[in-house]
Amino acid sequence: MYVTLPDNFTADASISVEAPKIRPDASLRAMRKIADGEALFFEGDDAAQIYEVVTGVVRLSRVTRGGRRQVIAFGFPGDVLGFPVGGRYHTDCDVLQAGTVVTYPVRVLDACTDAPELHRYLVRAAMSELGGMQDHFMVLGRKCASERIAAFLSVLAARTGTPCPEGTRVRLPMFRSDIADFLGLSSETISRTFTRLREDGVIDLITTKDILVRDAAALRALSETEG
Amino acid sequence: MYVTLPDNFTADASISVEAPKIRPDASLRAMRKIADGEALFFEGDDAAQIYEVVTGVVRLSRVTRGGRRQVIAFGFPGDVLGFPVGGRYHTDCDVLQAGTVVTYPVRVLDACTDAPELHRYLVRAAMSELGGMQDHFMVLGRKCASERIAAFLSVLAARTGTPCPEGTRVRLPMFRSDIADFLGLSSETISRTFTRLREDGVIDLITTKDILVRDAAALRALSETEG
DNA sequence: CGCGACCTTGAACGTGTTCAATCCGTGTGG
DNA sequence: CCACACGGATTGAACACGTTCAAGGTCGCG
Repeated sequence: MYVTLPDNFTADASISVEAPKIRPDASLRAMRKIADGEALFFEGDDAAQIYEVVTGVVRLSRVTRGGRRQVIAFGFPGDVLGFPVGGRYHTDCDVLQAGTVVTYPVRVLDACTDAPELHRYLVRAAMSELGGMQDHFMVLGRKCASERIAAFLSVLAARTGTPCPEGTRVRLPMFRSDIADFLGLSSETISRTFTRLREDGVIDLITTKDILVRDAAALRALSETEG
Repeated sequence: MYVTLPDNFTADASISVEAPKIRPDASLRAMRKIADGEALFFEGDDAAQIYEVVTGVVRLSRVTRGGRRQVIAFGFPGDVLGFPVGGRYHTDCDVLQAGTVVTYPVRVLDACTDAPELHRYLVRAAMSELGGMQDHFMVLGRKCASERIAAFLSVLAARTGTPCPEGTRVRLPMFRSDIADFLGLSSETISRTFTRLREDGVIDLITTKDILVRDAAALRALSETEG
């Protein structure tokens, strides 16, 4: 999942996790637990399986020779990841929050004879991925720091938040540096902007990894300053 | 095509246009001319066709409500684009340089019964697209202006350049502002950096849309300053 | 020849980074 | 149970990179 704010974003409900309910061909699905910190795969590995996150959270990232890191995406429940490029994984994948995944053999994506329904499902998931990545390009290319962070929190709240009387409770299972590397910023800027949002009454920092979104509308407005 | 520099970039040859030769099921392919400036589709349109650029160049872009634009990709010969997200196109697509495209009905991507070979071909193309976009995230998130521009020119030279005695001749069929919106920079920065590269003897500006890469190795080195 | 669109160049400004110090929370050992 | 230590988060101040705004310059086309 590319935690991004679609341009046509108007209400929380519009960020539906459109994960289709159909998960057919049970014989080709294998469920498996994933432990905190575990690496599911590395960039360059032969891609044997495609993963679907059921519970927990994973991180997709790439590191340059120079050591600079880019977090490509966070994988939340419902997200499908590990699509092969030329038969190989194209990113590293680590577990941020323990949970469970379902794995499908890559050949399902290649051949459509074995399990046509599942094949379709994975192709659709790949298309969604493409769309999500295109959204994220807007964030990386054309938004300022506060907009990026507001967009990030806004989507996270809509997708994974739990409503409560004062607003929406959101768990951040990643470090500040992960958010920074996802949004193309420094971790200091993430901290500073969080503080600012707290001072402005938009969010509350309950712990470093648990926030309360008090004013979702304000967050959404901040995610693209009119210009 | 996402004009990006893979991390494992070591030689020009490594940026192969891996466009498979197989373009089967001729009955489902329709060839068509595209004129300069023509819009092939807009964001939100019902996706009827998937396009493969044969000759010419197209531009995929998105515009925010605020008017900020992000060029998602440039489509060069061999690139497949127009993958639907939820049945709709997710970007605008305009022609930068007249040429020809092949179109495939989207249902080929949906159903794999009609034309299994072609279906596979398109799925592969989509996976390549995913990989290319991930590469571009590195550029947008973690490279400085000169690195972005060097990476851009480096890939362009490798993919579309024509060798000549003094180096590699590269045509830039887009405006400075397109390059800027693709790389998340301003057009002034593109200009300034081009000038700098010329002063350093790395490139030559023959016309504004035709450059000569004199020192491809230097360009490649500049695309990721060791750090 | 002249207009308009695009490109280039310059100077001032602003945003986000960098570097460094401090704070906080959690887990560990005394 | 408390002191300490460690990793991560926060805060501050100086700096740098790229943007913005504005003024020419150049190219292509009528």
